Amino acid sequence: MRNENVCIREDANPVQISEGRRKITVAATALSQLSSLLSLAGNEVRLKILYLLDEEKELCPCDLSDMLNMTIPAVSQHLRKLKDGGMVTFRRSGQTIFYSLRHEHIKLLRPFFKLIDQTNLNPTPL
Amino acid sequence: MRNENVCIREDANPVQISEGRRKITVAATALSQLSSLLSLAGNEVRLKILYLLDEEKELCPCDLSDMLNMTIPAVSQHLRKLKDGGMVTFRRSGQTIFYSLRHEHIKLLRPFFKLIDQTNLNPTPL
DNA sequence: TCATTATTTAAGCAAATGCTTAAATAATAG
DNA sequence: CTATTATTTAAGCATTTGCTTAAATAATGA
Repeated sequence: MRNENVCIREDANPVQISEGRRKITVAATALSQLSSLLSLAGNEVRLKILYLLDEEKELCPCDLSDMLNMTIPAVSQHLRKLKDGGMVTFRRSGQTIFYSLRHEHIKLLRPFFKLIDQTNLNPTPL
Repeated sequence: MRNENVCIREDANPVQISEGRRKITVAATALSQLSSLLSLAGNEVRLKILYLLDEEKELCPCDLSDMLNMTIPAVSQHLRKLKDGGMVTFRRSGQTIFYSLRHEHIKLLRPFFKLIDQTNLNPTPL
């Protein structure tokens, strides 16, 4: 990519550049993990699932599909991603599987849930 | 989709189902806005940009491209998304354009930046 | 054991995403 | 005005995402 598309600004601060590089190098792992978490929660359907699980404590794919008005496989595939990402866990009861939040892995999302509830009382924020 | 792929569980709680439906209906706007925000920040490159802007106060596409080791257009396109999403703003100084965070639109991300900094001191959390 | 119910898995596909390259805009310096 | 520099825009393309449908697993009850 050199030369084309890379500007060497006359007044760029080389110290600032290498500082920036260092910072994201140091934070690389955290940034990668965080972006995974955020992109998981960044899907509207999955955010709804997380919100509903927070509200209802535990739910099965079947009930979620009714609440969200989606097919079961669609819901199931989202639940798998959430499970793989460590955000939810499940227990089996007969043929039904109840999913619930892994609160210790989700504490970062709490402010979001809180905001949603506020917003319900007091529309049009953000 | 009826019948195939939709289960009417014998022991489903109809009240819970309609409660769930109501909750996401009421929270629809907030959920939609939040998921946009999260999916914006859920891209690793954009999260790095946000983090760098938080650390350095303001940066131009050129310097960001050096720090991130990416082409300028790639960076520019991410910046546009962040701008469209209301997360960053900019000022012009000659031919250089400096981007910075719109802190009031980003306060929800502050815990994440904080976590990144903690993590730098104290590896392998989440 | 067999039929039914709940869930997952897998293949197929359309839409969205994010990069690349090349061509426009914009602003400055000579 | 012209050349140069910083940035944006746009087209092309490969990858990812998220749904659908159909087929597999799993557990229960007759």
